[in-house]
This record gives sequence, C-alpha cells and structure tokens, in this order.
Amino acid sequence: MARPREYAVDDVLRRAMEVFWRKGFVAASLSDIYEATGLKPGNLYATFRSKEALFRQAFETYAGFFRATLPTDVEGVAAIEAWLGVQARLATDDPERRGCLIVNTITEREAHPPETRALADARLAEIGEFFTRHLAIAVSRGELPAGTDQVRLADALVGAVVAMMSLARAGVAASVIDNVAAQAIATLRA
Amino acid sequence: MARPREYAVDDVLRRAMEVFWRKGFVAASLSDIYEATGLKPGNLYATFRSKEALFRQAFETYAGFFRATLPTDVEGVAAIEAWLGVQARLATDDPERRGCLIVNTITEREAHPPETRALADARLAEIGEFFTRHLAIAVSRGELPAGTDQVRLADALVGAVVAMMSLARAGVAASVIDNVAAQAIATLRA
DNA sequence: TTGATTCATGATCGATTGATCAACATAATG
DNA sequence: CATTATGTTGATCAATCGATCATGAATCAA
Repeated sequence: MARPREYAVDDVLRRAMEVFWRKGFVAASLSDIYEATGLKPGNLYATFRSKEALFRQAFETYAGFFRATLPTDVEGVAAIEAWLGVQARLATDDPERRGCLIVNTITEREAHPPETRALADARLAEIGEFFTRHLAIAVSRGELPAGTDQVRLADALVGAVVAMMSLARAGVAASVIDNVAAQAIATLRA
Repeated sequence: MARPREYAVDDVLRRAMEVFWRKGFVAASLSDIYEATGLKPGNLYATFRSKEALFRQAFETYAGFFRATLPTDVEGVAAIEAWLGVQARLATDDPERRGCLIVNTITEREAHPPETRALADARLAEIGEFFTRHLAIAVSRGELPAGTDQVRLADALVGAVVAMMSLARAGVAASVIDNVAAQAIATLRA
C-alpha cells in the first residue's frame, strides 16, 4: 500500500477518550476532539467513520484500561476487597473527578444508538461477572457462609462501584467514597 | 397590570423537567422544550431568562417531587427501610428508566455553571442528611448498636440510592435494583 | 373608550454543530 | 521514473443550536 499514518491510532483514541470522559459524549464537540488529537476533520472521518463510531472505539479503549485494574494475583474475598480499594483510590485521586466513562455513558444512554448502548451494557455486565466469580470462589473456600445470597451480594457490590464513580464525579469528599468501599468490604467480613 | 398568562408556570416547569430528565440537559434542545410545553421562543425567554435558568427551575421542581417521597410517618431504621423501598419501586416502575435527575445532573456537572452545580450538590447533601438524621434516631433508640459508624453507614446508604438510580437508567433487571436496596436494608439489621 | 402594561408570536440572528469533499502530499510498487 | 494507493488538509456544507426582537393581541386602570 502507500503512505503510512503520521500518528498512532491508539494515541488518538486515548486522547479522544479523555475528552469524552471529561465532557461527556454530547457536550464534547468535534472541535474539542480536533484540538486534543491534532487531527483535521477529513482525516478523522476517514479513519473513524463518525463521532459515534469514534466514541465507541474510545469507549473500548477506556474499557481496556478499566479491565486492567482488576486484580489477577488474588482470588475470592481478597480480590473483591483489593479491587474496591483500587477503585476508591482511582476515583479520589483523580483531580478532575471524572468518575467512570462506563457509568457516565449509561447516564447518557438516551443519546446513543443501540450498538453503543449494548457496548455499555456489556461492560457493566463484566463488572458483575467479576464479583459473581470471586464470590463463588469465596463461598467454595469457606470465606463466606454457604448460605450467602451470592446474587444479591454481587448486585450490591456492582452498586457500590457505580456509586463510588457517580459520587466521585459529584465531587464529594474522598472520605465518602472511601466509606462506600469500606462498608461494602465490611459486609463481606460479617 | 395587564394580560394574564395563558399557561401555568408550574405546568411548563413540570413538562420541561420531563424533557431534561429523559434526554439530559445538553442533549435536550429548546425545540424539544417548545414542543413539550407549547411555548414559543420569545415567550419562554421572557419568562425564564435562559436554557440554564429554565433548567435550574425545572431541577428544583424535580427536587420538590423527590423530597415528597421521603417518609414522614416513621423514624429511625423504619424510615430508612421505607424510603429505600420506595426508591427501588419508583426506579423499577418507570418504563422509561430515567433514573434520577439529581444523579443525572451530577454526571453532566461539567456542562453547568457553578450555580447549577451548587444546586445539585445541595440536593445530594439533602439525601445524606436524611440518612444521618434517621441513623442517629435509630442508635438513640437502640435499633442499632451504640458503636455503629453512623457516618460510614450514611455514606454507604447515599451510595445505595445513587447506585439504584444509575442502574435504573442503565436498564438493568429490576431484581438488581431490588437487591441493592435489600442488601442495604440487610446491613441495618445485622 | 383610551392609554398603559403585560403577554404571545414567529421571523431572524450569529455561532456552532457534525459531516463532506476536492485538492494535494507521501510512500510503496512496477 | 511513473503509477497506484493511501494519508492529509482545510474550505465548505446544510442543519441546528441558543437567543433576540419587532409586532400585534389581550387585559386592566382611568
């Protein structure tokens, strides 16, 4: 073929992700994207079909980073505790308090076509699967009582993560977010 | 004076609220508002200074309805349980799954000026105050142990409500939302 | 009835939106 | 070197955005 790209697609996606994450999909204009990425209209549209398609790829870029925060060196209750702690730290450490792009996208759901909604649904489901898997391990190991309502607990833990991210974006005190995580962890120890 | 209004301001605010609630502030165009309220541009701007000012009043209209869901006939643990149940039911019963305008607004925070952000902050704080008040009552009544970390519990309960509303908008199964509420209630009974 | 005052209407504003496209640049291929 | 193929650029598009304003209608007070 001919003429190689002068930029890395990954780099552009990461920069676009930052814009969408901070401003939201609707409020983020393509001018914002041009400025953040250095791309020009024609170029961007040749590489990424549309604003919506670009968003989808930027969203998946975010999902990749998000997935990378999941602990891999521990299992069961320890894995759940570790990840809640990581999420709390990430949420409170961000000076811009952007929250989580997945949660933000869910709130903007109305503005997106079905394909994008499905993508957000799938990423949210992944979070549930993480908890479901490690709760099962925890019960099988005896870290949690055999009678534990694993589904209810998993749903509540998803709720805790979603809450931490929403509250982070609200700009509440770090202690509030820490307390949501701490209370969720305390429940596991009961 | 002269010529009375042909419409009730309350009615217009309620209709505008519905639009903002469903579509979000940025994605809701004034055309949407004109259609929903029947008002014409000049008229709307004469009555409500700007889109942002209209939103603020519509937001406070929502806050009024929201506040009205708080239980007044019970106190302590019973009040908390009752309200979590009411919120779960409202969230899952809504066929449009709009979630909560307060939570939605927090996510759109970046798009709003300081005044509007402060309004959203204040409404979120109200939720915390409800839990704080009834937790104190619960402890003083002996419904909860004296050593209860009331601040942590209040933060977690705010988190539960925020989570229910975010998850409602995500369109998750009603059981997930019910489980978030149920787990929060279970924590109070431990 | 007249004058004053408020309300209602819709055309219109400049700005910005997401998106397109023709022209040109650059690299690999023959 | 010429051809082919892809990448890059920025002018430009129609549509829509939030917002304004001149005009006329409607009501009350005098």
